[in-house]
Amino acid sequence: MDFYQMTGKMAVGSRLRKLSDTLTENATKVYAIYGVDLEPRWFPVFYTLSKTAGLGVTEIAQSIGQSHASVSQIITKMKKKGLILEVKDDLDGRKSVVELSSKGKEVSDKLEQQMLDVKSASEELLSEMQYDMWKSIEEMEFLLEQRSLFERVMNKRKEREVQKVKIIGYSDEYQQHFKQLNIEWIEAYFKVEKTDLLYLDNPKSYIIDKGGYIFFAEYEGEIVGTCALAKMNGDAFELAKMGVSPKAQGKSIGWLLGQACISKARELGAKKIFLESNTRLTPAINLYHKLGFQKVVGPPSPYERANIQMELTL
Amino acid sequence: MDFYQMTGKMAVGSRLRKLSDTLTENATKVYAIYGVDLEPRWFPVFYTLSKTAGLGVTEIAQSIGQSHASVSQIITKMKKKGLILEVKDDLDGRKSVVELSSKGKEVSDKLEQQMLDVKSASEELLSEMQYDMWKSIEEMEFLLEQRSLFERVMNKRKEREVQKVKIIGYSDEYQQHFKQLNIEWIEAYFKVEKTDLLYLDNPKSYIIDKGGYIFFAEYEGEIVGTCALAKMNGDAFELAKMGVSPKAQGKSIGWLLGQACISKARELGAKKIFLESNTRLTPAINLYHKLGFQKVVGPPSPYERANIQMELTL
DNA sequence: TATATTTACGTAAGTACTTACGTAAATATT
DNA sequence: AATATTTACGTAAGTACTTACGTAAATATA
Repeated sequence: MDFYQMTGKMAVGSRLRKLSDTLTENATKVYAIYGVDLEPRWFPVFYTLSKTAGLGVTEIAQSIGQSHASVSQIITKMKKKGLILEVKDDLDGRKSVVELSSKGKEVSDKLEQQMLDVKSASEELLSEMQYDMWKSIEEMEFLLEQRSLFERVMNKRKEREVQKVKIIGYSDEYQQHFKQLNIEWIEAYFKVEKTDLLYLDNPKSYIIDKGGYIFFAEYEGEIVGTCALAKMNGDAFELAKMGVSPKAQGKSIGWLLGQACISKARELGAKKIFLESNTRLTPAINLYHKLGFQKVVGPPSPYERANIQMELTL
Repeated sequence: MDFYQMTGKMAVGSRLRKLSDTLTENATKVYAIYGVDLEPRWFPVFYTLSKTAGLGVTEIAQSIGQSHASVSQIITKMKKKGLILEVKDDLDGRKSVVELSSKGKEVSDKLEQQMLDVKSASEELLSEMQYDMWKSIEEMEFLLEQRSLFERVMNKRKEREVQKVKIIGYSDEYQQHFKQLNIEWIEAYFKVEKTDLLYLDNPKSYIIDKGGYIFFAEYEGEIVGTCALAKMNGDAFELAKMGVSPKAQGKSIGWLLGQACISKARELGAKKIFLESNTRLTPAINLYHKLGFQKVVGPPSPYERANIQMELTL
């Protein structure tokens, strides 16, 4: 069984399964000894019925956390053994209400003893433990409810992906990417305006040379995102022309670009950063919000599509 | 799912299973996301092969703790997907050695990333826990190896059964039981001797009236065991005529009767207890040993079957 | 009141294992 | 060298669930 050693803690699931299998196996042996003519897998149904007589198939299924189909099959087999009586519900013609037969009740008494023994053996086992398994289970159930393993794995993936993203500054060779990445999203949602082309075709003269900055995100040797930080009058900057390639979504690239802009502005002693966007671009608005931007009402925009303005005070 | 609440700690097994199911389910979702064309249940085989190429079916099966049949089925399916190459072993015509194909190796690389994420997510989850699940698992595995749940349940059962046994003193109405219980085992192993009948037919005059005692074990309203403590000369007693009904075996009845005799002798200020038996009666000899009796060589016995003598110094 | 939806249940088929069995090759025993 | 046992593997069948589907009754909607 070196597999579990090889995979280490990755295999908590498998290891838990093995443990529970061992316990189940032992429980099966217990049944055999006590001479109770009851298959172990019938136990949940049987036990439920011994506590509450007159339940429907679906009710039992819900109570024990199995499908109604499974319960239906089990009940058929238990009826054959004469452990169970099935009555039609008077009120509801669909329902078949089920209860223990007198033979079933006899078995139930025998089982009571067995359960006491299993219970105290389990409790003893748990009490012998230095590391509290019961609380461990409870805690793990709680933690997984808060954030499932799936979510956790996804987070780890993101963390790893983010590591691979490099934020770099402007150089002329990237000008086409600057244009391309922005045209892509503008055309998808709106139409390209004159002002857009002015900036996209001449980033050097219209942004960089005027004291602004343009950042690019490189992922696996490819430019997959960009964002501009344009100098406004006074000690303010404008964050604009953020574009991330759809195939690179979900890697926090927008956030990384935004952060790059913000820290550059801070470094330059700016007091605030301004931006314009459109409320149709929900993910973008959410991102700006996460970056700390707040909605403001500013001067009229040169862009037709702009219907929201935001600001971040540094 | 009130079932698990109803059964309480008895259901550690089921609860562990549920937890491991949750984790497995999540792992399956992870596979889907990473776009690896590999069914989760193939993973152990796949992983093993990615670490060691050129293994036989049985070797893999042992390594991952499944049956060779299961591995054989999995390998057939993986071959169909082109993930695996099968070569006949030159040295051993029965063996079919298996390794990852080039496509399999590609998948393996993809998988490497996924495994890293799952691994660190699992480790993070475990590290967040106040109650150390990993150590809990290890500890429980260890404890169950020492003494399985089955053994523990059996012990509990015995404890409970012992509670139901009542040791009572002699009265004439029990005389027939005294005889019957002893005749039973004597006839099974040896033959009834004259001396036997002397005592069995007249316990009152030969044992009680001479300052001896006879104890009976009552279980569920029935007399299921007996044992005599006969007065010898001086301050010694003889333990004799111990008989336990076969259907009441395994309830420590012999031990309880022995203890009753010993404490009575002690109460009477006796210095030692003597007994005679036969080495063929292994369980009896073991019991005497457990009660503290040691082998001695005493005076010749009136019984033919006696081939061992034991003594307990009080 | 007619029609659609929901609910309760059973049956069939699928899944992912297992055990059981058969075959062929290798190894041990006589 | 002949025979018996062990080993490696595949296939079949069984198990204990599941999902999918169909039917009938109950309930909601038009």
